[in-house]
Amino acid sequence: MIEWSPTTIKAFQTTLLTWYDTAGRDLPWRRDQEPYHVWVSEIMLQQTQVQTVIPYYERFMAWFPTVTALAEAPEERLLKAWEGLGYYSRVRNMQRCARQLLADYEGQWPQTAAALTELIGIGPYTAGAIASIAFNEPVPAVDGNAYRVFSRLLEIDADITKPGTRQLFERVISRIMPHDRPGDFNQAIMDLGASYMTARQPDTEHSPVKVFNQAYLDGKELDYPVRTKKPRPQPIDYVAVVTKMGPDWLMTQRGSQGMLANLWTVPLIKLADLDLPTETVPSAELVTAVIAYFKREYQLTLTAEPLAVRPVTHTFTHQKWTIQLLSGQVAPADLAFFAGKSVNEEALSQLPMPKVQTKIWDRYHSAEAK
DNA sequence: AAGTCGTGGGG
DNA sequence: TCCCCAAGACT
Repeated sequence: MIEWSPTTIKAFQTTLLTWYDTAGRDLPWRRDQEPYHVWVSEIMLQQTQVQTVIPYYERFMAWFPTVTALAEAPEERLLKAWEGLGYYSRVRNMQRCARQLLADYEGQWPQTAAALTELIGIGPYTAGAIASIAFNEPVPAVDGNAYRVFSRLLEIDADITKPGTRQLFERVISRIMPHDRPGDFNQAIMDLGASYMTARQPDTEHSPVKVFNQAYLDGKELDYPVRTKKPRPQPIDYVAVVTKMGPDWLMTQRGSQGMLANLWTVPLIKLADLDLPTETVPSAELVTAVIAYFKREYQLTLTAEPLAVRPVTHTFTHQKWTIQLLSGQVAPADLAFFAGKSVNEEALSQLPMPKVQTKIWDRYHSAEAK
Protein backbone atom coordinates (compact mmCIF):
# COMPACT_ATOMS: atom_id res chain seq x y z
CA MET A 1 0.00 0.00 0.00
CA ILE A 2 1.24 3.46 -0.91
CA GLU A 3 0.79 6.79 0.91
CA TRP A 4 -0.29 10.10 -0.63
CA SER A 5 1.26 13.45 0.24
CA PRO A 6 -1.03 16.36 1.20
CA THR A 7 -0.36 17.81 -2.26
CA THR A 8 -1.45 14.62 -3.98
CA ILE A 9 -4.54 14.42 -1.79
CA LYS A 10 -5.52 17.95 -2.75
CA ALA A 11 -5.00 17.26 -6.43
CA PHE A 12 -7.09 14.08 -6.20
CA GLN A 13 -9.95 15.90 -4.47
CA THR A 14 -10.01 18.61 -7.12
CA THR A 15 -9.81 16.18 -10.03
CA LEU A 16 -12.51 13.90 -8.63
CA LEU A 17 -15.00 16.62 -7.74
CA THR A 18 -14.48 18.53 -10.96
CA TRP A 19 -15.27 15.35 -12.85
CA TYR A 20 -18.29 14.62 -10.63
CA ASP A 21 -19.71 18.11 -11.17
CA THR A 22 -20.00 17.51 -14.89
CA ALA A 23 -20.24 13.72 -15.21
CA GLY A 24 -21.99 12.65 -11.99
CA ARG A 25 -25.13 10.64 -12.62
CA ASP A 26 -28.55 12.28 -12.40
CA LEU A 27 -30.43 9.82 -10.19
CA PRO A 28 -33.93 10.09 -8.70
CA TRP A 29 -32.63 10.12 -5.11
CA ARG A 30 -30.14 12.88 -5.86
CA ARG A 31 -32.81 15.53 -6.44
CA ASP A 32 -32.50 16.72 -2.84
CA GLN A 33 -30.78 15.83 0.44
CA GLU A 34 -33.86 14.57 2.26
CA PRO A 35 -32.64 11.93 4.71
CA TYR A 36 -35.70 9.77 3.96
CA HIS A 37 -34.82 9.75 0.27
CA VAL A 38 -31.16 9.05 0.93
CA TRP A 39 -32.04 6.30 3.37
CA VAL A 40 -34.52 4.48 1.11
CA SER A 41 -32.13 4.59 -1.83
CA GLU A 42 -29.18 3.37 0.21
CA ILE A 43 -31.09 0.40 1.61
CA MET A 44 -32.31 -0.55 -1.86
CA LEU A 45 -28.82 -0.21 -3.31
CA GLN A 46 -27.31 -2.71 -0.86
CA GLN A 47 -25.92 -5.50 -3.03
CA THR A 48 -28.10 -4.22 -5.87
CA GLN A 49 -27.27 -2.28 -9.02
CA VAL A 50 -28.55 1.22 -9.76
CA GLN A 51 -30.36 0.16 -12.92
CA THR A 52 -32.40 -2.37 -10.95
CA VAL A 53 -33.21 0.04 -8.14
CA ILE A 54 -34.54 3.05 -10.08
CA PRO A 55 -38.08 1.76 -10.84
CA TYR A 56 -38.41 0.27 -7.36
CA TYR A 57 -37.38 3.58 -5.82
CA GLU A 58 -39.92 5.59 -7.82
CA ARG A 59 -42.76 3.25 -6.91
CA PHE A 60 -41.72 3.05 -3.26
CA MET A 61 -41.80 6.86 -2.95
CA ALA A 62 -45.24 6.94 -4.55
CA TRP A 63 -46.58 4.31 -2.17
CA PHE A 64 -44.76 5.43 0.98
CA PRO A 65 -43.85 9.12 0.64
CA THR A 66 -42.91 9.67 4.28
CA VAL A 67 -41.47 7.87 7.30
CA THR A 68 -44.95 7.89 8.83
CA ALA A 69 -46.52 6.29 5.75
CA LEU A 70 -43.86 3.60 5.85
CA ALA A 71 -44.34 2.99 9.57
CA GLU A 72 -48.10 2.52 9.13
CA ALA A 73 -48.07 0.35 6.00
CA PRO A 74 -49.32 -3.26 6.08
CA GLU A 75 -46.40 -5.64 5.78
CA GLU A 76 -47.92 -7.35 2.75
CA ARG A 77 -47.87 -4.02 0.93
CA LEU A 78 -44.22 -3.46 1.90
CA LEU A 79 -43.18 -6.86 0.63
CA LYS A 80 -45.13 -6.26 -2.57
CA ALA A 81 -43.16 -3.05 -3.07
CA TRP A 82 -39.95 -5.04 -2.55
CA GLU A 83 -40.99 -8.08 -4.61
CA GLY A 84 -38.12 -9.08 -6.87
CA LEU A 85 -35.47 -6.97 -5.15
CA GLY A 86 -34.34 -9.75 -2.82
CA TYR A 87 -32.91 -9.65 0.69
CA TYR A 88 -36.43 -9.06 1.96
CA SER A 89 -35.41 -8.47 5.57
CA ARG A 90 -34.18 -5.10 4.36
CA VAL A 91 -37.70 -3.76 3.94
CA ARG A 92 -39.01 -5.33 7.11
CA ASN A 93 -36.11 -3.72 8.98
CA MET A 94 -36.92 -0.42 7.29
CA GLN A 95 -40.38 -0.46 8.80
CA ARG A 96 -38.92 -1.32 12.21
CA CYS A 97 -36.53 1.61 11.77
CA ALA A 98 -39.37 3.95 10.78
CA ARG A 99 -41.29 2.98 13.91
CA GLN A 100 -38.12 3.35 15.96
CA LEU A 101 -37.70 6.92 14.65
CA LEU A 102 -41.27 7.84 15.54
CA ALA A 103 -41.20 6.18 18.95
CA ASP A 104 -37.71 7.03 20.21
CA TYR A 105 -36.53 10.04 18.15
CA GLU A 106 -39.70 12.15 17.86
CA GLY A 107 -39.58 11.49 14.13
CA GLN A 108 -36.28 13.36 13.79
CA TRP A 109 -33.28 11.69 12.15
CA PRO A 110 -30.06 11.63 14.16
CA GLN A 111 -27.48 13.57 12.17
CA THR A 112 -24.21 11.72 12.78
CA ALA A 113 -23.01 8.38 11.49
CA ALA A 114 -22.35 7.19 15.04
CA ALA A 115 -25.95 7.87 16.05
CA LEU A 116 -27.44 6.56 12.80
CA THR A 117 -25.77 3.18 13.40
CA GLU A 118 -28.07 2.68 16.38
CA LEU A 119 -31.04 2.45 14.02
CA ILE A 120 -32.28 -0.95 12.86
CA GLY A 121 -30.91 -2.01 9.48
CA ILE A 122 -28.38 0.82 9.30
CA GLY A 123 -24.82 -0.48 9.42
CA PRO A 124 -21.48 1.29 9.06
CA TYR A 125 -21.78 1.89 5.32
CA THR A 126 -25.35 3.19 5.28
CA ALA A 127 -24.73 5.37 8.34
CA GLY A 128 -21.76 6.97 6.58
CA ALA A 129 -23.74 7.48 3.40
CA ILE A 130 -26.71 9.16 5.11
CA ALA A 131 -24.53 11.27 7.41
CA SER A 132 -22.32 12.53 4.60
CA ILE A 133 -25.00 13.02 1.92
CA ALA A 134 -27.92 14.30 4.00
CA PHE A 135 -26.05 16.00 6.86
CA ASN A 136 -22.64 16.90 5.41
CA GLU A 137 -20.71 15.02 8.06
CA PRO A 138 -17.17 14.30 6.81
CA VAL A 139 -17.27 10.52 7.25
CA PRO A 140 -16.46 7.80 4.70
CA ALA A 141 -19.06 5.41 3.28
CA VAL A 142 -17.17 2.22 2.59
CA ASP A 143 -19.07 0.02 0.16
CA GLY A 144 -17.93 -2.28 -2.60
CA ASN A 145 -17.10 0.68 -4.82
CA ALA A 146 -14.89 2.29 -2.17
CA TYR A 147 -13.09 -1.02 -1.62
CA ARG A 148 -12.46 -1.43 -5.32
CA VAL A 149 -11.50 2.18 -6.06
CA PHE A 150 -9.15 2.75 -3.13
CA SER A 151 -7.60 -0.71 -3.16
CA ARG A 152 -6.55 0.04 -6.76
CA LEU A 153 -5.53 3.65 -6.25
CA LEU A 154 -3.32 2.80 -3.28
CA GLU A 155 -2.62 -0.89 -3.86
CA ILE A 156 -4.23 -1.90 -0.58
CA ASP A 157 -3.98 -5.68 -0.38
CA ALA A 158 -5.99 -6.32 2.79
CA ASP A 159 -8.72 -8.96 2.28
CA ILE A 160 -11.97 -6.99 2.03
CA THR A 161 -14.04 -9.96 3.22
CA LYS A 162 -12.36 -9.83 6.64
CA PRO A 163 -14.06 -7.87 9.40
CA GLY A 164 -11.56 -5.23 10.40
CA THR A 165 -10.51 -4.37 6.88
CA ARG A 166 -13.33 -1.86 6.72
CA GLN A 167 -11.76 0.18 9.54
CA LEU A 168 -8.49 0.28 7.61
CA PHE A 169 -10.29 1.73 4.57
CA GLU A 170 -12.21 4.17 6.79
CA ARG A 171 -8.95 5.51 8.22
CA VAL A 172 -7.38 5.87 4.78
CA ILE A 173 -10.44 7.50 3.18
CA SER A 174 -10.98 9.86 6.13
CA ARG A 175 -7.55 11.35 5.46
CA ILE A 176 -8.28 11.77 1.76
CA MET A 177 -11.84 13.12 1.67
CA PRO A 178 -12.48 16.89 1.64
CA HIS A 179 -14.36 18.16 4.66
CA ASP A 180 -16.40 20.67 2.73
CA ARG A 181 -18.08 18.25 0.28
CA PRO A 182 -18.15 14.81 1.96
CA GLY A 183 -21.42 13.68 0.36
CA ASP A 184 -20.31 14.58 -3.14
CA PHE A 185 -16.96 12.92 -2.54
CA ASN A 186 -18.53 9.63 -1.42
CA GLN A 187 -20.98 9.65 -4.31
CA ALA A 188 -18.23 10.51 -6.77
CA ILE A 189 -16.31 7.43 -5.62
CA MET A 190 -19.41 5.33 -6.26
CA ASP A 191 -19.89 6.81 -9.74
CA LEU A 192 -16.24 6.18 -10.49
CA GLY A 193 -16.55 2.59 -9.29
CA ALA A 194 -19.60 2.09 -11.49
CA SER A 195 -18.06 3.58 -14.62
CA TYR A 196 -14.31 3.63 -15.23
CA MET A 197 -13.28 1.47 -12.29
CA THR A 198 -15.59 -1.51 -12.63
CA ALA A 199 -14.71 -4.94 -11.32
CA ARG A 200 -14.17 -6.91 -14.53
CA GLN A 201 -13.55 -4.54 -17.42
CA PRO A 202 -12.29 -1.22 -16.09
CA ASP A 203 -11.65 1.58 -18.57
CA THR A 204 -8.83 3.21 -16.71
CA GLU A 205 -7.28 4.61 -19.87
CA HIS A 206 -10.12 7.17 -19.96
CA SER A 207 -10.57 7.52 -16.21
CA PRO A 208 -10.32 11.03 -14.75
CA VAL A 209 -8.13 9.68 -11.96
CA LYS A 210 -5.93 7.50 -14.15
CA VAL A 211 -2.70 9.13 -12.96
CA PHE A 212 -3.62 8.41 -9.31
CA ASN A 213 -4.23 4.71 -10.00
CA GLN A 214 -1.09 2.96 -8.78
CA ALA A 215 -2.35 -0.54 -9.53
CA TYR A 216 -3.06 0.47 -13.11
CA LEU A 217 0.31 2.15 -13.48
CA ASP A 218 1.88 -1.11 -12.27
CA GLY A 219 -0.28 -3.23 -14.58
CA LYS A 220 -1.91 -4.97 -11.61
CA GLU A 221 -5.34 -3.41 -11.63
CA LEU A 222 -7.28 -6.65 -11.80
CA ASP A 223 -5.46 -7.96 -8.74
CA TYR A 224 -7.56 -5.59 -6.65
CA PRO A 225 -9.54 -5.72 -4.49
CA VAL A 226 -8.30 -8.82 -2.67
CA ARG A 227 -11.10 -11.05 -1.40
CA THR A 228 -11.59 -14.70 -0.46
CA LYS A 229 -14.16 -16.45 -2.59
CA LYS A 230 -17.44 -17.80 -1.29
CA PRO A 231 -18.49 -21.45 -1.11
CA ARG A 232 -20.75 -22.76 -3.84
CA PRO A 233 -24.49 -23.06 -3.19
CA GLN A 234 -25.68 -26.25 -1.54
CA PRO A 235 -28.12 -28.28 -3.68
CA ILE A 236 -31.56 -28.98 -2.21
CA ASP A 237 -34.42 -30.91 -3.84
CA TYR A 238 -38.05 -29.79 -3.54
CA VAL A 239 -41.49 -30.73 -4.79
CA ALA A 240 -43.89 -27.91 -5.66
CA VAL A 241 -47.55 -28.90 -5.57
CA VAL A 242 -49.54 -26.47 -7.70
CA THR A 243 -52.90 -27.07 -6.11
CA LYS A 244 -56.42 -25.92 -6.84
CA MET A 245 -59.17 -25.88 -4.25
CA GLY A 246 -62.31 -25.47 -6.28
CA PRO A 247 -61.66 -22.42 -8.49
CA ASP A 248 -58.95 -21.06 -6.16
CA TRP A 249 -55.24 -21.60 -5.70
CA LEU A 250 -53.73 -23.02 -2.54
CA MET A 251 -50.93 -20.76 -1.32
CA THR A 252 -48.69 -20.98 1.72
CA GLN A 253 -46.95 -18.20 3.58
CA ARG A 254 -43.37 -18.89 4.57
CA GLY A 255 -42.32 -18.48 8.20
CA SER A 256 -41.27 -15.20 9.74
CA GLN A 257 -37.64 -16.29 10.05
CA GLY A 258 -35.11 -17.30 7.46
CA MET A 259 -35.11 -17.20 3.71
CA LEU A 260 -37.98 -15.47 1.87
CA ALA A 261 -39.62 -14.79 5.23
CA ASN A 262 -43.38 -14.09 5.03
CA LEU A 263 -43.49 -14.42 1.25
CA TRP A 264 -46.04 -16.64 -0.49
CA THR A 265 -45.53 -19.76 -2.61
CA VAL A 266 -47.44 -22.84 -3.63
CA PRO A 267 -46.91 -25.72 -1.17
CA LEU A 268 -43.20 -26.45 -1.37
CA ILE A 269 -41.91 -29.62 0.25
CA LYS A 270 -38.30 -30.61 0.75
CA LEU A 271 -37.76 -34.02 -0.77
CA ALA A 272 -35.90 -34.96 2.41
CA ASP A 273 -39.09 -34.36 4.42
CA LEU A 274 -40.97 -37.01 2.45
CA ASP A 275 -40.55 -40.59 3.57
CA LEU A 276 -38.88 -41.83 0.44
CA PRO A 277 -36.53 -44.80 0.30
CA THR A 278 -34.06 -43.52 -2.28
CA GLU A 279 -32.95 -40.32 -3.90
CA THR A 280 -34.06 -41.18 -7.40
CA VAL A 281 -37.82 -41.31 -7.15
CA PRO A 282 -40.28 -42.68 -9.68
CA SER A 283 -42.99 -40.05 -10.07
CA ALA A 284 -45.71 -42.45 -8.97
CA GLU A 285 -44.02 -42.97 -5.62
CA LEU A 286 -43.45 -39.26 -5.31
CA VAL A 287 -47.16 -38.60 -5.79
CA THR A 288 -48.03 -41.18 -3.15
CA ALA A 289 -45.59 -39.66 -0.67
CA VAL A 290 -46.89 -36.13 -1.26
CA ILE A 291 -50.48 -37.26 -0.80
CA ALA A 292 -49.47 -38.82 2.52
CA TYR A 293 -47.65 -35.62 3.48
CA PHE A 294 -50.73 -33.47 2.77
CA LYS A 295 -52.83 -35.77 4.89
CA ARG A 296 -50.35 -35.91 7.75
CA GLU A 297 -49.25 -32.25 7.87
CA TYR A 298 -52.29 -30.37 6.57
CA GLN A 299 -55.14 -32.86 7.12
CA LEU A 300 -56.04 -32.35 3.45
CA THR A 301 -57.05 -35.04 0.99
CA LEU A 302 -55.02 -34.44 -2.14
CA THR A 303 -55.31 -35.89 -5.59
CA ALA A 304 -52.25 -35.23 -7.71
CA GLU A 305 -50.34 -36.11 -10.82
CA PRO A 306 -46.83 -35.39 -12.05
CA LEU A 307 -46.38 -32.60 -14.58
CA ALA A 308 -44.48 -33.46 -17.72
CA VAL A 309 -42.07 -30.54 -17.50
CA ARG A 310 -38.44 -30.03 -16.57
CA PRO A 311 -37.81 -29.27 -12.92
CA VAL A 312 -37.48 -25.61 -11.98
CA THR A 313 -34.01 -24.63 -10.80
CA HIS A 314 -33.27 -21.52 -8.81
CA THR A 315 -29.96 -20.47 -7.30
CA PHE A 316 -29.75 -18.33 -4.18
CA THR A 317 -26.54 -17.09 -2.61
CA HIS A 318 -26.11 -20.25 -0.54
CA GLN A 319 -28.60 -22.73 -1.92
CA LYS A 320 -29.49 -24.21 -5.28
CA TRP A 321 -33.04 -25.51 -5.43
CA THR A 322 -34.21 -28.13 -7.90
CA ILE A 323 -37.99 -28.32 -7.85
CA GLN A 324 -40.14 -31.06 -9.34
CA LEU A 325 -43.69 -30.01 -10.18
CA LEU A 326 -46.94 -31.76 -9.37
CA SER A 327 -50.44 -30.67 -10.29
CA GLY A 328 -52.88 -31.22 -7.44
CA GLN A 329 -56.42 -30.68 -6.27
CA VAL A 330 -58.16 -30.70 -2.92
CA ALA A 331 -61.85 -30.49 -2.14
CA PRO A 332 -62.94 -27.28 -0.37
CA ALA A 333 -62.07 -28.01 3.24
CA ASP A 334 -60.97 -26.70 6.58
CA LEU A 335 -57.51 -25.11 6.32
CA ALA A 336 -56.92 -24.95 10.09
CA PHE A 337 -53.80 -27.11 9.80
CA PHE A 338 -52.52 -25.40 6.68
CA ALA A 339 -50.17 -22.40 6.95
CA GLY A 340 -51.82 -20.46 4.17
CA LYS A 341 -55.09 -19.88 2.34
CA SER A 342 -56.94 -20.37 -0.91
CA VAL A 343 -57.12 -17.36 -3.19
CA ASN A 344 -58.73 -16.39 -6.49
CA GLU A 345 -56.74 -14.80 -9.30
CA GLU A 346 -57.44 -11.31 -8.01
CA ALA A 347 -56.21 -12.02 -4.49
CA LEU A 348 -53.29 -14.00 -5.86
CA SER A 349 -51.94 -10.95 -7.65
CA GLN A 350 -51.81 -9.06 -4.35
CA LEU A 351 -49.59 -11.60 -2.61
CA PRO A 352 -45.86 -10.88 -2.44
CA MET A 353 -44.03 -13.79 -4.07
CA PRO A 354 -40.35 -14.54 -4.61
CA LYS A 355 -38.73 -15.00 -7.99
CA VAL A 356 -38.67 -18.77 -7.61
CA GLN A 357 -42.48 -18.78 -7.42
CA THR A 358 -42.64 -16.88 -10.71
CA LYS A 359 -40.52 -19.61 -12.25
CA ILE A 360 -42.89 -22.24 -10.89
CA TRP A 361 -45.91 -20.46 -12.46
CA ASP A 362 -44.09 -20.16 -15.78
CA ARG A 363 -43.17 -23.81 -15.86
CA TYR A 364 -46.65 -24.87 -14.74
CA HIS A 365 -48.29 -22.84 -17.51
CA SER A 366 -45.93 -24.28 -20.07
CA ALA A 367 -47.25 -27.71 -19.11
CA GLU A 368 -50.89 -26.59 -19.24
CA ALA A 369 -50.35 -25.21 -22.73
CA LYS A 370 -49.38 -28.59 -24.09
C1' DA B 1 -15.78 -15.21 12.76
C1' DA B 2 -18.24 -17.22 9.55
C1' DG B 3 -23.08 -18.02 7.71
C1' DT B 4 -27.26 -16.23 6.30
C1' DC B 5 -29.98 -13.62 3.26
C1' DG B 6 -32.13 -12.64 -3.40
C1' DT B 7 -31.82 -11.32 -7.77
C1' DG B 8 -30.03 -9.82 -12.38
C1' DG B 9 -26.28 -9.47 -15.48
C1' DG B 10 -21.98 -10.65 -17.73
C1' DG B 11 -18.15 -13.53 -19.15
C1' DT C 1 -23.75 -24.40 -16.84
C1' DC C 2 -21.14 -22.15 -13.73
C1' DC C 3 -18.84 -18.48 -11.53
C1' DC C 4 -18.37 -13.85 -10.13
C1' DC C 5 -20.04 -9.49 -9.06
C1' DA C 6 -23.29 -5.55 -7.52
C1' DA C 7 -24.32 1.46 -2.97
C1' DG C 8 -24.24 -4.68 3.31
C1' DA C 9 -26.50 -5.91 7.72
C1' DC C 10 -27.49 -9.21 11.07
C1' DT C 11 -26.54 -13.22 13.92
